[in-house]
Amino acid sequence: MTGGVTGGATAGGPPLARLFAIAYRQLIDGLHERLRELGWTDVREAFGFVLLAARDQPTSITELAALMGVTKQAASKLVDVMAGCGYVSRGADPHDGRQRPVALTGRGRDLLAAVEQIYAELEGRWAEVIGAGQVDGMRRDLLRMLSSDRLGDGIGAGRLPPVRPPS
Amino acid sequence: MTGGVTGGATAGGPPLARLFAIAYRQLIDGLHERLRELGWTDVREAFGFVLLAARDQPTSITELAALMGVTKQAASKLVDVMAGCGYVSRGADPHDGRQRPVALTGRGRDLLAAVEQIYAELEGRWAEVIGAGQVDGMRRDLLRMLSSDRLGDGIGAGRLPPVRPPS
DNA sequence: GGAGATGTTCAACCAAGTTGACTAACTGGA
DNA sequence: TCCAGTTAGTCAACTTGGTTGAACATCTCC
Repeated sequence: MTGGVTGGATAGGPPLARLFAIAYRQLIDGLHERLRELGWTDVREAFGFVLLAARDQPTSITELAALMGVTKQAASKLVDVMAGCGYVSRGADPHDGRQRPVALTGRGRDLLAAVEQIYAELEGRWAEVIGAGQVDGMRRDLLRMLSSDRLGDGIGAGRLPPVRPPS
Repeated sequence: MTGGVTGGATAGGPPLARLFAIAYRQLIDGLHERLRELGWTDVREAFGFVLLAARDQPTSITELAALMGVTKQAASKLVDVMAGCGYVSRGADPHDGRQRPVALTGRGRDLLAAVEQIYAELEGRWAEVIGAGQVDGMRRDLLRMLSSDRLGDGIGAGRLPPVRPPS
C-alpha cells in the first residue's frame, strides 16, 4: 500500500485516459450490479451497445461490428448469444437476401428501458457530487471532441465514431 | 449505414459510459500508434498502468493487481512479460522475503517518459478542439468524482480508486 | 513454536476475441 | 445474359488475456 496511486503522468494530474478507464468501469459495473438486482442475470457487458444500435430500427451484423470496432464474426457470435437470451431476433430483409436484420424483441426493449433508467440514476448520482452543470458540460465537451475529429468522409460530421477506429 | 449511431439513452444525449469508452479507446489507440512509430513495438495496453504505479518507487504484484482490478496471477503474468521485454526488474525485499518488488529499469523509465510525452500531445490536441479550460475542467471533475465516493476506509480520501472496484 | 495471514507462483481452464476459408446473394459492365 | 467482383454472413481453428484452484514460502502474533 505505497504510493503511485495518486501519481499522474503530467503536471496537471493523472492522464485523462486513466480517468476515463476508471469512470467507464465504475459506470458499467454499477449498471450491471443494478441489473442483477433487478433480475437481469444474463446480461453481458457488450449487450448495451447492440440494444442502443437496434433501438430505433433493426440493424445488421456488419453495422454492429463497425460500431463496436470488432470483427463481423465477433459481432455475429454476440448477437447469437443475445438471440439465445431472447433480447433480439434475426429476420430476413425482403430487398436483400443476404442481410438478416437484428431487431429488438419485447424483452430486449424492456432491458433497454431498464438500462436507460439505471444510467439516468447513475448519472444523477454524479450530478449530486460534481453538480448537474458539470455532468452536462462533460457530456457536451466529450460529444464535441469525439464527433469533431476523424476524416471528412461519412464518419465525423456530427456522428459519434465507433468505439475503435475503423482501421 | 443506418441510424442508431447518434441515438442516446437519455434525453440529454448518449450515456456518459459510452462516451468514456470511446474517449478512452481513442486515447489508448493514439498512444500505442505513436509508440509504434517511435520504435516501441512490444508495448502492451496494460503496460502503462504498471509503469505509472512503479514510477515513484518499486511496487508489488499484490498492489498492481489491486490497482488494475485483476487477480494477482494475471498481474504476475503481465509483470513477467514486461520483465521479459526489459521494462521492469524483480528484486528482493530485504525486510520481507515473500515480496519480490517490481522496479522500473532504465528502459522502462524511457518508455514511461515517452508515454507521458505522448499523453501530453494527445491532450493538447483535445485542448485545441474543446479548449484547454474544458480539458482541465474535465480532469478536475473526473478526479473529484472518482476520488470522492467509495467507503471511508483507506481508499477514497483523495486517492483514485482502482480501475475495477475491490469487489 | 504453531496457527493463521500474506505474497507469489504453477497449472489447468475459459471467454471473447482473432484469422482464414467458405457460401450465398447482390451489382454492374461487356 | 452471364460472369467478375463485391458484400453479408457464417463455420472452424486458434490466440490471448484473463480466471479458478492448489501449492509453497515467508511473515506475524499469541
